[in-house]
Amino acid sequence: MENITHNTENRILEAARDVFHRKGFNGARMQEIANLANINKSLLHYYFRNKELLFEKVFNDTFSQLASKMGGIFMSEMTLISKIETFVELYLIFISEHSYVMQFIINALQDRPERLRDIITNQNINPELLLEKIHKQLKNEMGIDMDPLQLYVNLLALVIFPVVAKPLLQSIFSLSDERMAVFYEERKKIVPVFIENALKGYEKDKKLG
Amino acid sequence: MENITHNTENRILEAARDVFHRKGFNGARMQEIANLANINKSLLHYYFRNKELLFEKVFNDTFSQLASKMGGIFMSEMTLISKIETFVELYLIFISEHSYVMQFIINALQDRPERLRDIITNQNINPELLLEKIHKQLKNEMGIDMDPLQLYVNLLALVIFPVVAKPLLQSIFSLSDERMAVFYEERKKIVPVFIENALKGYEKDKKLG
DNA sequence: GTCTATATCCAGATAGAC
DNA sequence: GTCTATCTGGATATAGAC
Repeated sequence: MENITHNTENRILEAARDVFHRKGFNGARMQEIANLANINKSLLHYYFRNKELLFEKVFNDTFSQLASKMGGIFMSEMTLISKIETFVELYLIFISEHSYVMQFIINALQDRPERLRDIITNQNINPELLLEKIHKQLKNEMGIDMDPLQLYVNLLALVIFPVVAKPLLQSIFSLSDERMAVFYEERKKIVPVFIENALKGYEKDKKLG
Repeated sequence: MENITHNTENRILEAARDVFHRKGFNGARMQEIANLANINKSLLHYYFRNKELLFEKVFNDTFSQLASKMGGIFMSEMTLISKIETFVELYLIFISEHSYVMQFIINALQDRPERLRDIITNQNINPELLLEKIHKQLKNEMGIDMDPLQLYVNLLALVIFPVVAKPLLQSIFSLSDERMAVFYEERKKIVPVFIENALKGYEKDKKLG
């Protein structure tokens, strides 16, 4: 029986993912990918033609995986509060194992925003539908009429930023690795409460859209 | 009288700042910087020896400028609530004119976290003192005993992330440039209220650190 | 499919005239 | 200080044997 769809190809993809995630397109070296995959450099071209195509493959795979993980929770049938709690918990676990992923995607899109256009339609995720769902739940479960995009972005911000900006925060405030670990662990509790409290406040003064 | 401390040197620095901010160290080309500054490529080396040193100069200047802008507000004598409102307002204006700055710094530090170590001590900003001040104000003005780092990071996250992730958000949710402009304008109102509400919630259940 | 050897290109850096 | 011309190294990519 074959190994999981062509062993060499997969070794290359894993190595490429690792290197591209950490160094981005411009920082990555084909030689480093080859070394990591324990294969000859020219095999990279045999399987993926050139660096750009290899990068695209990695980007598409990475984004798809992330999108289903991040969108999936909000398309389920929990209460909004539960979704938020679940999201924070799962994301903080995921990101501790893949700390470079978000920055990789953000950088890749800053260079070429058009990278996403094709991919999204191919996903089973529908961003507009997701916002609609949040909007309805805000209204029905909490009596809040708020732009769901603002809420969703706030949630993403509170979860993603502290991870992406880790080196920045750690340098500025002279935080040890242990202190950072505690900091992230605390956030699993703090962030959901922070958001819930913020939302409860909106129930009273509904003037804000 | 001389122009502002050597005209050519300054033209180079402005051009370098622009290119490095948009493309990062690896993506930037010395030729592009020279073109933008309207000077010969070899002058870059005459003034700054090599690419690495030119980058360092740009990084240090950029960070110092940003640090004083971001830290200064919180060292002033306003109420905490006023500081938060002022910070959001000023930052969102600043960043709309320098949209690449934060990502530039984050990326530069991801590649080499040690870049900051020397700089910070040279600044008149004291991060520990800043946290202390926030901590005291939380307690005195709002009766909250909360980790000030968590609050400060939340604030940074809510302001910085939506700008850094602009291409991501715009692609995923198919948002026009006009829609994005409205979105950011709205945040000037929404973010301070969001944070204030979240804090008010903490006043009641103080169990969280 | 996998390797070695090589072509090609291009960016950073230097030499040296003016 | 500023320019032209050039060196050099390194990275992607290809040719071709096995």
